[in-house]
Amino acid sequence: MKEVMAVPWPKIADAVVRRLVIYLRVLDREARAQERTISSYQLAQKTGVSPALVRKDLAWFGEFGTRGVGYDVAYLRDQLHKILRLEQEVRAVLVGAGSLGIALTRYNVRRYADDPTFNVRIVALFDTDPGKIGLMIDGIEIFPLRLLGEKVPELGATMGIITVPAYAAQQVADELVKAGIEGIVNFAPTPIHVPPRVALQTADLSLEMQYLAYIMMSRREEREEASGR
Amino acid sequence: MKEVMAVPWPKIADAVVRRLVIYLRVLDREARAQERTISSYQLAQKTGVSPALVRKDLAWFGEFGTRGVGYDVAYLRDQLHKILRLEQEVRAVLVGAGSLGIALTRYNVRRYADDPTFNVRIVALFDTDPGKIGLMIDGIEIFPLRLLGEKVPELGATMGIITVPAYAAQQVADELVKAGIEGIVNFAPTPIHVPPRVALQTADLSLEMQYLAYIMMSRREEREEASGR
DNA sequence: TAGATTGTTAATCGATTAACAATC
DNA sequence: TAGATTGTTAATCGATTAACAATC
Repeated sequence: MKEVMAVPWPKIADAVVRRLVIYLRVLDREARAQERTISSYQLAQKTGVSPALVRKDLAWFGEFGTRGVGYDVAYLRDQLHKILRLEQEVRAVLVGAGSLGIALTRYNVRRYADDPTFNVRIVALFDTDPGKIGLMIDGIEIFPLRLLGEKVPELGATMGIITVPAYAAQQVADELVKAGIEGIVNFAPTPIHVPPRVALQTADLSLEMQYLAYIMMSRREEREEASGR
Repeated sequence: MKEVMAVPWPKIADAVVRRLVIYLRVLDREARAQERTISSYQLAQKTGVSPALVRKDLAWFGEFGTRGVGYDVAYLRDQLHKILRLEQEVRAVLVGAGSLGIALTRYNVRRYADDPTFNVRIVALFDTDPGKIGLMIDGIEIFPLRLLGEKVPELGATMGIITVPAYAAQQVADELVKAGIEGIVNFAPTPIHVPPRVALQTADLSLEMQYLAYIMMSRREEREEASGR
């Protein structure tokens, strides 16, 4: 008989969690398309990972599949939903109502309404520009930054999203931490420091582009090597 | 005597390249602040990686430092600039002039003008909405999507940026590939498939948020375990 | 039953860290 | 010289792949 564990699921590697989110999206789409079962090969093909890795990722949490058949789409979707705690809404405040901040907000409002696998909800925006205070973006109000410490607990926000210029990012991060935020997504193109109890995720859009540019350049050189000389 | 290599630098792991970009940004900032030298410890601290890894990453390309002293800030900056091929501008077209596309364009125009370590330049936008055609975003024109195949070679664009809704992403990717694009950044929240000769980078903003939400949730549970029971 | 596909183990691969001799 | 810090090697760690027995 297996020992009853204190923690419902094992602590899972970062990379695995990211893939689970991607699997779930595909499963959700397949379920809408009335698909009943899906094999690790099909799921792998649709998500761009290997079949063996799909099976290994899923096996961390139990035996979800049927040998010779595959995985039941709806069942696996529901299980991943549970594993990823998607029934729990996570409320976020966004600091920096510039064009990126507003774009993210618009996107978030639509996404939260449309996609049952998406559980992050932006509930307030903050900015220092007096001209922006009080404006509504798709129903979400822009508050002055000085109200951050008061609004965060009032709204029950636990996530902070930083979309201010690089020079202001660290200061905003400090204020989010002071306000009691548990996790931060940083869209500013600069590393920020937060205490270890605060989870930090960097989403540096320009980094992705520069990185891709580098890969393109080195591939081009390879091709030139191969053909030219 | 060492053999002269056909390729100027070794082929370098993905993760290393990403860190080099981050080192470079810090070095650029330090150089502006008149810093002369920087140790692997300092560079590590400012970028959030370990000192040993900083040294190992840099050692791939030669001996840039001085034992007992550290790295010359300006020299290392210039070397990384060369390694990352930043003297070469990479021109990009962006498809999907919605709020995210417009935000990225604004951001890109400013960044390209201000930051000498940034070499990706958006040169045209594309959309299918007739109401948007002909509009200018910070000096960049919005063209109808059907002109993509003609404009890409005309403008010398080699990178494509996808900011359309998920359902349209694959079709847009196909058209970018047909137009001769060498690399794609996909901001749509769905995996896309491209031929192996095309470099692909996924920048799924909602994935970052969901992933952070998961981490926050599991940490919270850990804390509750630790204290509560 | 035969064919298909999972769950799982062992092998491989790659990336990071630790340690330290070299040397400024 | 003594102290500091690099460049580099070996050890460790972790993640992915390959392979296959289990089993539907």
